[in-house]
This record gives sequence, C-alpha cells and structure tokens, in this order.
Amino acid sequence: MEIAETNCSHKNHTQGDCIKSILPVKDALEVLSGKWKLPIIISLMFGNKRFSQIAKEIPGITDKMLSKELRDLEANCLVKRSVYDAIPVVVEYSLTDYGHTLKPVIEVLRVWGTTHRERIMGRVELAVQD
Amino acid sequence: MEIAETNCSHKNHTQGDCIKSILPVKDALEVLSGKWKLPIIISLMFGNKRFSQIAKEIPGITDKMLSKELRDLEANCLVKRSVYDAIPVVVEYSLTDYGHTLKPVIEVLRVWGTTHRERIMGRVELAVQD
DNA sequence: AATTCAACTATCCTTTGGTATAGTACTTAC
DNA sequence: GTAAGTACTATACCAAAGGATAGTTGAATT
Repeated sequence: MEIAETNCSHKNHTQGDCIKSILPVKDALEVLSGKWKLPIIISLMFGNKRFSQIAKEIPGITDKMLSKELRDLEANCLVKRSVYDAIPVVVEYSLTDYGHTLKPVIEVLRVWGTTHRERIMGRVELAVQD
Repeated sequence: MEIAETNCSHKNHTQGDCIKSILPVKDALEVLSGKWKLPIIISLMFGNKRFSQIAKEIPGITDKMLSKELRDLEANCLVKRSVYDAIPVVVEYSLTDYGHTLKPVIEVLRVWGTTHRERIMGRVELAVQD
C-alpha cells in the first residue's frame, strides 16, 4: 500500500549533492577537531604569543594538550613555531597566512554561538522567562 | 635580564577579548560536536527525510548513532520529529527554523574544507583521481 | 646551594565517542 | 508462515581524547 503523502521536500535531489557537501565539511572539521584547536587559533588571531601566554589565555588547558595541539596545527600548516635564541630561549607561535584564512570560519561560529548562547540562557523577551 | 625583542604583535589587547571570542565558538561547537551531527544537518538541508533515507545518505553511520544524534539535535531544537500515523507509521525529520540558521556556518565550512582538500591533495595534479 | 621560570615531555588513568551485533513491534508481501 | 521493511532500542566492547601529576633542561635569581 502507498504511504500517505507527507510534506517531504526531497522531490528531486540526487543523494550525490548531499555527499558532495558532507565531505568538505568533514575535511574542515578534521583539522579543527578536539576541544582546544579553535581556542588556540583564536588566541593567535589576537597576535603572536609564547607558550605560556597562550596557556594563560585559554582557561583549563593543560601544558600537555597545548603542546600536542600546537604540534598538530603546525603539521597542518596553520601555525608557525619560531625559536629565537635569546638568553633564555624564546619560542613564539603565530598563525601562518593559511591559518588566517580560518578567520571567516571563526567569525561565523562566533556569531552563531553568540545568539545560541543568548537563546539557551533564556534571553526571551516575548516568551516565558525562567 | 631583558628578553630580546621578538616580533610579537600582542602589544595592547586585553586577555578578555580573547576569551570573549572563545566562549561563543565553544558554545557553537558543542551543539555540532561529534562525527555525525553536521552530516545529518546537511542531509536535512536538502529536504525533509525519513530515518532510513538519512541513513542511506550518510555513508558509514549506524542506526544507533543516527537515532542518538537525531535525539540530541531535537533536544537542541535544531531538528523536528513528526510522526504521521499512516498505515505503516511514518516518522519524518526536518530542520526547524532555528536549524536553518546554521546554513551560513555549513557554507563557510564547506568552502574552507573544499580549498583545504585541494591543498592537501596537491592541487597541481589534475589527472589523478581517487 | 636551592628556588624559579620557560617550554616542554612522560606516564598513568578515566571518560567519552563510536562500533558491532543483535533484537523488538508492527505490518505488508509472497 | 516465512520473509522483508520501518524505526528504532539494548548490550557489549574498544580506541581515542583528554585530565592529573610529575619530571626535565638550562639559565637566572636569592
């Protein structure tokens, strides 16, 4: 027997379209995966930093995680590590040009996240407030 | 002793600016976390779907994961679950209006992911396909 | 001589995310 | 009456992610 008509709107799209969108999104998420990569990148968007400065700016991160994620980001050409042989050796991290191309990604996430936070925090002018 | 001058560019930004950006981005990533949520949302961007249709469009997902993630997304008001009591009961999933607000997020990830994929695949080679 | 700081590395352990596999309730088809 | 499809749920298991804690190297400070 025929299934009743629902308001499905998938009339004429091939499954291929869907996968073509999913794959690059997954690629993007892969390099940004984990709890700390975006925070580190954001921190470096505000300027070059040393290890302990980044650690100070990102609440909760451990040295181990910061070290590991910086290495991952460097391997993906998003972050550059520069060693200056000053009296105590100074290691500075910066975003590469490629790293800076993530700016629109971060910006759109920041904007969406901001309204989402307002939403879940119950910033409802017209409805029930709790 | 003074540390040698490096090309640090963090002259005059307060740490607060950084955290103010990190928090909303983390909020956004939280609702999109995991391997399958974005793929499911993308699939529903192409139209309302039933359980097994979504499963077919997302290679590799198991029933359990699809079921769990759909529940998560519904709890976050991104996805709507509609039950139609047709002869075999039909359950249709759709994006809510709120879910549709993720479109720019997905779009920017798709664009960045596409160029990133070209980059890591070695975009000079046009002949090789996989 | 002991302490501190910077920039890490190492080890252990717990939690979470995800997979594999199977099973359920209902109904239509053969 | 056996099979197949739909929309799931349940149980067991495993690997990766991440946290806690401690140690290292070398120079500088007290």
